This record gives sequence, C-alpha cells and structure tokens, in this order.
Amino acid sequence: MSFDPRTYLMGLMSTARETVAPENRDTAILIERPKQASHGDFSSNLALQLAKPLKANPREIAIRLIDALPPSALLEKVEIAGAGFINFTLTSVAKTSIVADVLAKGADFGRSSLGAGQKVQVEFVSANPTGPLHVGHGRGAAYGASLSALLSFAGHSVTREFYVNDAGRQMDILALSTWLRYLELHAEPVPFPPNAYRGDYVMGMAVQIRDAHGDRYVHPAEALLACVPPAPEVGRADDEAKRQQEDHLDGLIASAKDLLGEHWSYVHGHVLTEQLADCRNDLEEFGVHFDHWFSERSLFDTGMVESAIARLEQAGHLYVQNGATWFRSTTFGDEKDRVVQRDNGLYTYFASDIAYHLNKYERGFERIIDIWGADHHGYIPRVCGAVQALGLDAKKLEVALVQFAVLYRDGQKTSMSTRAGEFVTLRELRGEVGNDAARFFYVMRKSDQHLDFDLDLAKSQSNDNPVFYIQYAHARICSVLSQWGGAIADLIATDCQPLTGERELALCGRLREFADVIEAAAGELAPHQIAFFLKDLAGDFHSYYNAERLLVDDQPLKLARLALAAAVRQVLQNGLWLLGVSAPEQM
RNA sequence: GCGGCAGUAGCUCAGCUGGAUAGAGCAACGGCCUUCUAAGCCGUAGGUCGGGGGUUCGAGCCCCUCCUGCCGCGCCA
Repeated sequence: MSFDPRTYLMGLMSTARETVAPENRDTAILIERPKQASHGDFSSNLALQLAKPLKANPREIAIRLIDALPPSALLEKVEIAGAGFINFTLTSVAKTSIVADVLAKGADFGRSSLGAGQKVQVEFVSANPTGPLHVGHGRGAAYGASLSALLSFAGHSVTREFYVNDAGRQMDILALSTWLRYLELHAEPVPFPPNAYRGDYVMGMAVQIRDAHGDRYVHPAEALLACVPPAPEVGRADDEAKRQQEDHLDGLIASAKDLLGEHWSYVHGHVLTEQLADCRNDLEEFGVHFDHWFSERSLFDTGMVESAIARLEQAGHLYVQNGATWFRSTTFGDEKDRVVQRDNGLYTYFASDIAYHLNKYERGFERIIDIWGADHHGYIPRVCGAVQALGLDAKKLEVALVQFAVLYRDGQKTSMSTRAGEFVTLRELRGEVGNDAARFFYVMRKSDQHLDFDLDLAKSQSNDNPVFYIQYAHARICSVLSQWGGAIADLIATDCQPLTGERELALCGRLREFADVIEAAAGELAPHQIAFFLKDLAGDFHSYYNAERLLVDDQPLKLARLALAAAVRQVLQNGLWLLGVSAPEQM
C-alpha cells in the first residue's frame, strides 16, 4: 500500500486538534508543501488559523499542538517556525518509499479518482472546414487534447468532440469559390471576389472536380452573373463598398445554386468532405483525436434547431422585431438581445448553437467544457443565457478561452494575416518545428495568456529548448539503464534505504508531487502546470546526474539509484504522454 | 464609450485560489568534459509584483480607483 504523507499528517494533526481545540473541529487542516527546503517536507498553518478563535499566540498554540501529536516513526522532526507554522520533516525511509510506488504503478502512477467517473465533454478546435487549420487552431487543438488526457487521467470519463460548421454561409462561399475556379479551368472566368476563398487548395479541389467530371458542371459566366448585384468598384474600401461586396457574393451563391440545381450539393458535399478529411488527417498527425465529429447540419435535418427555438418561445424568451426573431438574452446579463432567426427566415449561427448545447445536455454530460478562441469571449453571456432560458443547469457549462499564439522568427513577429489566402498553417508549423515541440510550446503557457511562439527556439537542439531538456533527461536515464542491463521489474523490490543524499531525497519529493500536480492541473483546466513540473523534474535529475554516478560498484547503492532513475523516467513518460510529446530513448 | 483579459528581473513566463526571505528559463558574468549522453551541471548578479488607497495576524493574489496594452461589442461564423 502506498504511503500518502498528506493524509497521514492530517490524521496526526486531527488528533492534536482534538486535544488542543476540541471546540474547533471545523477548522480545516491544511497540509502544504513549503517552498523552502529548510521548512521541511510539509507544513501546517493550523496554529495560525486557531489563533483568533482561541485568542492566543499562534506560536503557543503550535507548541501545544506538537505536544499533543501522536508519536510517529515516519517523522524525522517537527518544528515551529515563523509566525507559528508547524514544519514536518519525514524520515528518508518515508520519502524514498515513493520509488517503489512509482515503479509498481508504472504508466498509471499519478492517475487519480478525483473525477469519480464524471461524464465530461470537451469540445475543441471546431474550425470551419473551409480551409487548412492555421496556427491559431493548433493551440486550441494542443490545449484541448492535453486537457482531455489530463481530465481522463484524473478520473473523468471524457468525450472529445469536434463541432463541424457544415451548415452556414462560409461553406457556401467555399463551394462557390471552388466552382468559380472550376469555371476558370474551363475558360469561363468570372471575376473572383476578394471576399471568397483564394487559397491554392481551392484550385486544387477545382482540378479534382474537373478531372473526375470534365465539363459536366460548366455554365456560361454570363448566365451566372445575370441577376447578381454588381461588385463595388475596385479600390473602394468604405462600409458601403463592403456591404456591396457581400451582397455580390451572396448573389453569386444564389445564382450558382439556381444554375447548378442538385449539382450544387455535389460541389458543396465534395469540398466539405475534402476539407474535413484534410483537417482530420492534420489533427491525427498532430496526435489529436476526437471521439465525435458533430455535424451542425444534422441539427437542422433532425429538427433540433426548430424544437430548441420553440422551447425558448414557449418559455417566453423570444420576441419579434423588424421581421426577425430575437432571444431576450439581456434577461441573463447579456449586453443586448440577439437574433435567432433573420427576417429572411434563416436561422443564425447562434440558433444552431443553442440547439447544439441543448443536445449536449440531453446526452447526459455532467460537465460540458467549450474551448473557444479568446476573441469569442463576448459570445459567452448569450450561450449561458440560452442554456438558462432552456431551464438547464448553467453551472455544468464551462468555457475555456484560448488566446492567440504569435509566431516569432529571428525575433520578429511573422505575419498571420488571412488575406490572399496566405496564412501559416498548422501543417507548416508542424513541418518546421516537429510535433513534439509544437505540442509542448502550445501548452507551456497558461491557455488564456497570449503565447509568444519562438520558432527558432522550438527548433533549436539546445538546453534553451525545454522540450529537448526534458526529453534529454529521459534519454539519459534510458542510456544508463540499458548499460546496466538488468530488468526494470526487478527494481520494484529494491531497498531504497541507501538513498540518503540531499539530491536523492529532493528527487523523491518531486516524484511525490506529481499526483498533486495532476489534481491541481485538472482542477484548474491548466495543463501548462504539467509542463512546468516536467521542467523541474528534468532539472532535478540533470543536477543529480552531474553530481553522482549511478553505476557504482556498491551493489545496494547502485540498485537503489537505478530504481530512483527508473522512477524518474516513468514519471517523465507519464507527464510527456499527457502533453502528447514523445519520450525518446535516444537522442 | 461599454465589456473581457492582462501588467511580476533586461526578455519570455510561473506563483499550488490569502501564508514564511516573490521563483524558473533565456540574456550577462565566472567556473566544470581521459569517468554512466556537456542537448548537461555549479556559482554570481539582477525586483517599488503598473501607481495610489483599503480589507487583516499576514496581500503578487481579495475590494475601490487611476494609468497602460491586447481583444470583443453584426439579422458573420
């Protein structure tokens, strides 16, 4: 059975509290890990907390608490320090017991039952399938994947979901863009609108369609342009011109649908399938898997949008104004009410999102985590409002915002503008710095903080690069263990009493911290804490490795050190796995 | 203008939800390779936690206010 010092110390302190302050059983006993090594392995501020109710000097209370502490063979010493902190130092036997614990649990070490099997849905990326994923999506992907792994490791039952926006205007624009390129290939050029999709991949899809179907979908350019509102004059950029441009684009879509008839859905379906496959493939290569790909269009096809809106109507949260149907989101704290159905009868994106969230609740998730780009934060009040208006428990819904990543090369920001279809894609980034560095760099900052992604650093094979620093520690341990040549399984039973050095005990303390880090990181939806922990653990090991030789002649000492190294390796593996980063045996 | 997020060492960032003398990594300076991977280690220096009030035994963290920066504020998605 593994030894948990925190629970153990809480038990001892609880006994002491019973003697010293029987009236104050409600005062929580906190066992903390001091920042400074000289403050012992664990500390409690109970005496400080009791100072007020007992109306006594905290240091005196601390003395009384210590006197009332049951004797323990696992404690090296108990001291009073500072204002009245009680510091505990464990015996080295108690500290080193973690090594056998790690080796016995292996890949499951650190796994927690904190989540108690709670059904959690994590929805992330959910990019429009209208083009390649760019570096902004990459951060959401890396964060969502690591967070999901972390929650799962912490005992939740996690479903990873990608919401496919396959119903909206953007998809129509992509289909139109592709068809326009296709017409160009057949010498029926139509002036290509600047607000259509201009990326090379669009022409690629047009070529595919031509190769498969020849001129089957060709129509004269004049026919297409016949009833379309004109594009604004070239060079104008005022609001009026912008609106004209959008009207022109919508006119082209309507005209194309008209001309192509049922062939429109072929083009639309083709580009959707292509882009979705590309997106999926990109994410799979990045080590990001989804359990469900949820189609927005299915919400319309099955009538879920209508029924969700009807439910809001019944609850009296809708009204009609200027021909449109509005949701009174201001009731729930939003700045203004929001349209759910336009005057032209079409539902807004918000309407299908309401239905989508209703569906999430209906699927029985006890916790729903939406991961959005930080630029969507203004969207939160209306979605939470809709959830409440539907009579659902808004506390189950959490929105985690992910800030943009800014790429730096040679100390300069690299342009990420989407105009002219030129943006840095996730695939390009992965190709340049590798999956490991990309996954790690994306999550090494708090997700709601801006991220400066230094491409040169991510590529560098030096100690500056935290990915290599951690992986190098792992590879070093592999190298030593393979030179020893024994079976790792045999190390589980190793007597770790020879481990008495300061660095060895510090390393044991670090290993013990892993479980705490998992629970804290899962609780705060903060996988970056894993990244920081791994850097610390790798640092502790490198330091130890440089100070002591592992393969010494003294057999018991050698085995104990190898067991410790093997335990460090295991925890590095477990942590890296959570982040989706490989743990190479050689570098 | 309103709302959201942020401001911590020269740079990039942590800071375990209010605890002890605020921590890392770069960059700077000085050391360590005939010995298990120097992609590493050891040491030195570096701070008015944006400013000012407040709350209490105790504040980088909580409240108020001001300054600065980023983002959002469509019958787009």
